[in-house]
Amino acid sequence: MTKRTEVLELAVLGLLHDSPMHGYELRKQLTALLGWGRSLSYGSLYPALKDLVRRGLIAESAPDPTVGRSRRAKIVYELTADGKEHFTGLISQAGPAAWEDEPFGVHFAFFARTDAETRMRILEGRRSRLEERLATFRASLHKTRERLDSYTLELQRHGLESVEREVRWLDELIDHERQAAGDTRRSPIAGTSGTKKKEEQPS
Amino acid sequence: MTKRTEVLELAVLGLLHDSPMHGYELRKQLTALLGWGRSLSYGSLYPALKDLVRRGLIAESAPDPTVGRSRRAKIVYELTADGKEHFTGLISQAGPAAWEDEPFGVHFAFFARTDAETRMRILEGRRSRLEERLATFRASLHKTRERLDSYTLELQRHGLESVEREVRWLDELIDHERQAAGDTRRSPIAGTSGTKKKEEQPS
DNA sequence: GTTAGCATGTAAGGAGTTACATGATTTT
DNA sequence: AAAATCATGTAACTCCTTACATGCTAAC
Repeated sequence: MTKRTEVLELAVLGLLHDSPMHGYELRKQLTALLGWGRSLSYGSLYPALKDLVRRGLIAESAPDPTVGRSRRAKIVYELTADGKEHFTGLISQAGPAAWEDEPFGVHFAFFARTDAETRMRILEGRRSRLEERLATFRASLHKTRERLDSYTLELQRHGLESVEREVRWLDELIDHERQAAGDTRRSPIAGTSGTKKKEEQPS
Repeated sequence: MTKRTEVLELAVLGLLHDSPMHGYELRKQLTALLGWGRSLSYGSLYPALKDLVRRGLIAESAPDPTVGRSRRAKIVYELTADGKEHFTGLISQAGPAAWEDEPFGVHFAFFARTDAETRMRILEGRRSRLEERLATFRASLHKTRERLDSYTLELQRHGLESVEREVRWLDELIDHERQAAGDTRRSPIAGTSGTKKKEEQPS
């Protein structure tokens, strides 16, 4: 369903929205953004960039032609007007594909550039997606509980707990969004930066 | 590094260790075991099974030839002696590849069939892997903190917290293993079921 | 009797990694 | 001056998903 490429595309466009970058730099940021584990290979990044250039969504540019006389190209990519438009479209259209793990992370990372409605749609969609997961999870656990050894059981317990935890996190975020919608003077997720100092206890 | 196939192989062998199964049933169990999100397609499961048969690690067998006169095959797979051996080898050899997310989950799920040493090695390896992740994570967060909007920051915070949480979980498991090693009368992870009621406080 | 779930497969294609190849720049 | 890191690329290959094709069996 969710092609990795689409996620990659969105992420690249989003990162370039902030500032022009080298492919190399882009890859580092991407690695940090996309999933906390795997990193993206050049073998898939550079072709993807070339494709975005071909489609006119980003543009290559030499940063300083007078200085860099090197034969070896050093390309800085920047977003074109079309690219900006495309990005805005992608991020606000966000369908069910955006509820999945990786796409959700990327969409969330660019929440600051979306409208409140889209944010709400994605947060609630993600929540329902997790709720589904919990349901099937619990059902299968219920059926097979007896046959499982303590390790498998512990693994399931931990997995279940992680998902439940994310649901609670989403609930908080949804609350913040709702408050922000009702009272526009408050910024969304005001708590995070506002209470940073006070809540430094390790929980 | 870690080919998905290897993980799949280990998981299939491990599941068949318990009881013979249809490919269909296998897929369901596998989906529950491997990652809490994606499910495995038949397009990759059946060829993988055929390959394991070819290598003599599992065997196909008709469950009841006299009754099922259907032309359509209904295959039950079971582990061969070679398969058992191979599985034991795979699970006890466990190198650094087993510290990664999916492989770790699968290895952990079959902990009951490993020796204490292997368990310890995997748990500690996983822990160090996560610790590395935390380090790079924190470093990049430190460098870019100022430029991040509240959403990105919140995402990072949540990601960081999840990893920290898993580290604490691992610490508990490691403790249990150590106790079990010192005092063999206690079963590993005895605490999970034993102290469930007492430790219900939300931390 | 027909829908839903059980059950097995294959062919085509896409997505991304690996491995390789090259060279510039900065740090030690 | 060597080592590390920055920087860009490509070709081969592997794995996996998608989409399709088939047929049984239980429930409604």
